[in-house]
Amino acid sequence: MGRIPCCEKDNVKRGQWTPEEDNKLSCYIAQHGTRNWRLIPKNAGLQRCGKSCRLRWTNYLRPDLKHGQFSDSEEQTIVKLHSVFGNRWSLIAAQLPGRTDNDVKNHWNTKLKKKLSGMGIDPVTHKPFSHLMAEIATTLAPPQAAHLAEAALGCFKDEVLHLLTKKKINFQAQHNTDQMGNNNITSFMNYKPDEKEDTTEKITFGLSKAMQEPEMTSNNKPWDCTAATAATFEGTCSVFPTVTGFQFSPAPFANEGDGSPWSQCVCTGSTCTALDQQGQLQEKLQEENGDDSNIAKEIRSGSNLFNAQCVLWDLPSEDLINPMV
DNA sequence: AATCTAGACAACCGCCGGCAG
DNA sequence: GCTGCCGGCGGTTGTCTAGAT
Repeated sequence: MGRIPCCEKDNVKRGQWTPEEDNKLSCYIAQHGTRNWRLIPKNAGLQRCGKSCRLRWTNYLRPDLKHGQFSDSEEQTIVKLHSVFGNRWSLIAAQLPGRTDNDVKNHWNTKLKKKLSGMGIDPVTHKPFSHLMAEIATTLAPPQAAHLAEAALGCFKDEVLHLLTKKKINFQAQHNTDQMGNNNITSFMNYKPDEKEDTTEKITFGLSKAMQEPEMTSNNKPWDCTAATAATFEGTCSVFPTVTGFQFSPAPFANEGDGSPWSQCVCTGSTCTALDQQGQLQEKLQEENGDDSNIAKEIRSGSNLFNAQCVLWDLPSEDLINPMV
């Protein structure tokens, strides 16, 4: 048995709100508050669904909302929190006064996701693309790895192609290990527009090459931020594991060198440790308390984790608007 | 000047959890 | 404990606009 719809769709207006409707809704809420959204449109004289009214109010009309552009620090906060919470937009928005989950979500989807992709960072895992490819290569036997890498390439293809064909890339090789040009990653990075047609082949080739590399030790896994490697990794992003020492420069974006948060690499050592430690913490607690311990459950639900991650992210918990305890 | 395209943002949809009866 | 309602949430779609062709 399905749920009763929240309103009769036939008698309900949809689409963009007019200033008159906004005015009616604002006036009604100012007088009566926001109890029972179902009754609000009826009482306010609006031919709208209660849900639509609630959305309009929370996303647009609320007096405490900010409507301007996101600042650098807001973007930085979103990226950091997203790496911890994923697409929990309401949680992220709760830390940004005046911003709604819809704002944050839209901003992420239209700007930040591309920004990160353009920087060679997977916006889902917040790890360099190279990290993901290398993980595939080092954890699976070659036949499976090749197939999985191809699948992964498919996932990232649009982002990578967009990056290669639309954005200027400013990768700088710090250590070119092979002056004869045998470093396929180097040639990949030195991509020129007229090579567009074989871009995909180059990416595939780069992946194959990555998978042929000998198994990595912690010393040549730049993203492995455990212990000693963490410090060296912070501040720079190694774009491909096979070319440790490549320094990523977020040059395609306007803020390079201007001292803004984006002029620093987003993927700091803490980026990696946050996720790694989350897993380690969970494992440890599960060992000590059993999988169903309350603490383990809380960690899974993200409550205690939040404060832990704030430390990892250099976000003082007292600075948070809504610390979740 | 007309058309196309991509980006930005507003709005909708369906699912889920909490809660009261 | 069960059921139905409500509000919240995240994903997706629609619409508008500015810039490119």
